[in-house]
Parts: sequence; C-alpha cells; structure tokens
Amino acid sequence: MRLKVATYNVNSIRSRLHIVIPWLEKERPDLLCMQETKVSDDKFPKDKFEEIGYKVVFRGFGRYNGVAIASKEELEDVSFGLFGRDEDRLIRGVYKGVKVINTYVPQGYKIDDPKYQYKLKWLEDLRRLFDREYSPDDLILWCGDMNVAPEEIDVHSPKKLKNHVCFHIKAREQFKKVMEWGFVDVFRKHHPGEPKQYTFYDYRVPKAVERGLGWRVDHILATKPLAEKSVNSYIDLKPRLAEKPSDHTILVAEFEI
DNA sequence: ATGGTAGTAAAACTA
Repeated sequence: MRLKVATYNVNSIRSRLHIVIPWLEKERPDLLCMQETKVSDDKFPKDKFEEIGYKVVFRGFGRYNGVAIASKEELEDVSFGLFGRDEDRLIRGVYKGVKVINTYVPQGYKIDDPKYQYKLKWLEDLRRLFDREYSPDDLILWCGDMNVAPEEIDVHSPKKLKNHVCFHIKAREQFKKVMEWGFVDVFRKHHPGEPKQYTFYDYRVPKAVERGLGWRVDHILATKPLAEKSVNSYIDLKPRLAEKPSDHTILVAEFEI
C-alpha cells in the first residue's frame, strides 16, 4: 500500500485555502499535517476539506499557533498537547496502523530570551513523550515545522545565522536528542549532501527563492522500520511562488508499506 | 546594525 504524506506550515489556514484545497485535490496525499492554522476551532474551515473528500482534525485558540491533520480516511486515537499544555502545537493520531505526530515547535524569538529556553525545554519534553509513549520499533511519523535547521547544509549562511534560534547549536543539539530516540530524516535519506534544499523562505527577504536564501526547518521524520519503506521525498516550491504566496513550502514523502 | 513582509485583528505581537 502506498502512503503519501505531506507537511505544510500554512501561516493561517483561512488565507491559504486557495493553495491547500487545490493542492490536496491534485496530489491526493493520505495525510497532510498543517501548522500555524491561526484559527480557533469554531472558525476552522472544516467544510472546505470535507467537500473534497478529506477528514480533518484540528486544535487552535485564535491568533497564534494551531495544528491540523487532513486525511483521506479517518484518523484514530486523536489527541492534543504535550503533557497537558500547548494543545495548539501538537496533534497526534493513528492512520492505518501508522502513528502520526504533528508538531509546531516553538520558534524561540532570540537566544537570550526566555522563549528560547522554552523551545529547548519543549524539545526535551517531546523526547520524553517518545520515551514514555512510543517504541522506535513501531511505524511512526513525526512531521511538522520544527523551527530547527539540523545541519549547516540546511541554511543559506551558517556563519551568519549561528545565533539565530532556528540554527543555534543548542536548538540543533536538542533536536538531535529527539532524533536519536529513533528517527530518520526522510528527506535527507533521499537527498544526501544536497545543498540548497529549503522549505522556508522569509517574506522579508527580497527575491529569497531566486537568491537561495532559505532554511530547511520543516521535516518528515520516520522510525527506522518505516523509513526503510520510504520511496521518495521532495519539496514542493509552488506555494512559495504562488500569486499570493506563503513563506513555507510543502514537504512530501511517499512510503510503500 | 537594522529592517525588510505577512498574518490576526484592530494596536501590537509573532514569525
């Protein structure tokens, strides 16, 4: 059975429907993990997904954060949050026996800000969640906007960005500790050593895509038994190049399970 | 060293 999975930081689902809905209709993935939906549950545009034959589960409180998973078949055992908090940053469930965790990891603001300490702690707690509730022998997908570019190859200017919260060494180390629990970077598996493979380009940087000024901060990670079954992974740049673009691209991975 | 844009929501905050 083919399993096609995608992750997309939508930066407001309501202002990104013109991208999300046609993309789903064309690509028909089994799962689309979304972050930064920026909408409270009562205003989530559920109907737009159902009209095209998708189920969708979501959690958001309004202006910030918000996560959702659209799926072809119903997601089972859906739950939210990390040890009782941040329900709008972590949503998980089970799809055809595959456990799925979709996260919007805190960005951290600045490395000398308490928000950055919170980001590091968040990743520490996430590792604890995997330790306690999952096994690396299972088929598990961890998808989302991790707000971490893991290696030098994953940012446009490693030296210049060394003190940025998404590339700072402590964030990368903490991310690595979660990875070491038992995840494989599925995109990197299919593109080893390939530079300039970015999933995010800041709106504020003029001609960012043309100039290659991006970051690889969105990821699809799989446990080894699942990663062994991956057949490809790619970054779909179209959302970043649309007439009304988004800052993030869509990351896709396919598995034969 | 700063500011650049986009989103929510109605001024400031987040990314």
